[in-house]
Amino acid sequence: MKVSKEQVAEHRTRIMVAAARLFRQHGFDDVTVADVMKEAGLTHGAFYGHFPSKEALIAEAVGHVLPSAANSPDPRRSAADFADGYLSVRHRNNRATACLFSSLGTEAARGSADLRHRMTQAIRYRIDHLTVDADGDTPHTKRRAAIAAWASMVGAMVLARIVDDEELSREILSETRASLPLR
Amino acid sequence: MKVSKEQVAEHRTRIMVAAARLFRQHGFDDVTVADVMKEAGLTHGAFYGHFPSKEALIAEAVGHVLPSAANSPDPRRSAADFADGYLSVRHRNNRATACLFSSLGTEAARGSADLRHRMTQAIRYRIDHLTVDADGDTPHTKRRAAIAAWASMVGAMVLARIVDDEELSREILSETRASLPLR
DNA sequence: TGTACATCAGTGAACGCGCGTTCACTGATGTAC
DNA sequence: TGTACATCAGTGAACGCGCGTTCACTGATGTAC
Repeated sequence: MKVSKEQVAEHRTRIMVAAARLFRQHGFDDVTVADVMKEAGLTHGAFYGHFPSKEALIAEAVGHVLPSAANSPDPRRSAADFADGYLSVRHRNNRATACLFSSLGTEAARGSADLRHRMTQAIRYRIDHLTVDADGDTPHTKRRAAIAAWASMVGAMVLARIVDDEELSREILSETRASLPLR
Repeated sequence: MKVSKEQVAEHRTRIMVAAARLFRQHGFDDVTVADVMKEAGLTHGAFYGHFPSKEALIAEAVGHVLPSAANSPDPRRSAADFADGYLSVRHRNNRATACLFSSLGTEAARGSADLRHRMTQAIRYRIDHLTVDADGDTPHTKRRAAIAAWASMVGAMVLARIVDDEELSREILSETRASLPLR
């Protein structure tokens, strides 16, 4: 049955949100188009009315939840607060809503040009955001500290999620937090 | 045809080496059992004489090339030398022989218990290795610096491989290198 | 404002392909005498 | 040392399943009069 234009737009958003959740939990390859449509409350046949392919959905779904100037819960949030949340056990455990870089980073590096381009923009946004509160006397040293801090956060979360020893996993998060060159 | 015992052992090793190369280049899911066996110079049917499943191969192939006390090119290599190589453009580009954490880390976090356990041991090995040359006055602060350095390296390589702008990618590597708390 | 019809988003069966896995067969290895 | 036979690693065809994708159909929407 046909649905209203508002419904179509809402369905499209629901598909992207469902996809972004499932991809972060299970990876791009282990989530099927049918899984995404079921999570969105639709049947798989309707998918191709919204997106030309699964690959296109990956780029759009990721783009939809990636941080940007237009899509930020609180742009003036301090780098220290951001780091506290990022390197928390809560973030480590909540994969469905986690940071895309630490949940899908190594797969994204092999993804489409469109996906990588969107993620590059988000990396620039995050570096600029962290630079404001980064340690350093000059713009150059502040930017350097922001890059190092962002790399540490992403790497620490990747490692903390691999580790099968709760104590070591928490140690990686807390010791990385304590070392961050942020004010 | 039957082959000698030495041949069987060599074939098994060839399968693991081929798998470790292909997995790092394309990811676990985009490499088929037939791809691995072809790369190893055999036909796919022989695979199940060596490994019970693809999942078992993933754990064994990764374990075979993971760093450990028994499997290290030079255990006394300085942390600074290690970091120079790790954060190089060469390492970023040579995915087939790259570090497993930065090439497969986010997929490995969703992998089998066996895979995660082997990777955890390698993380311990690397932290201990870096601790020797890490900044700090006490064993605790040295270990903290080693963890932060290792997290930075892994995260920087993940980000540098996603980024589609060569200049930003190199900046992430070089600025992270300049920030590492290593002697 | 009310009615008739064209539009088109969603449904669910179906298609075709590629994957992990199995298996009957082959023929070189290696052991028993 | 030489011979006969049992073993078993490798081959390649085949299986069954699940995936991405397509399509004929349905029926609510929304437009033309």
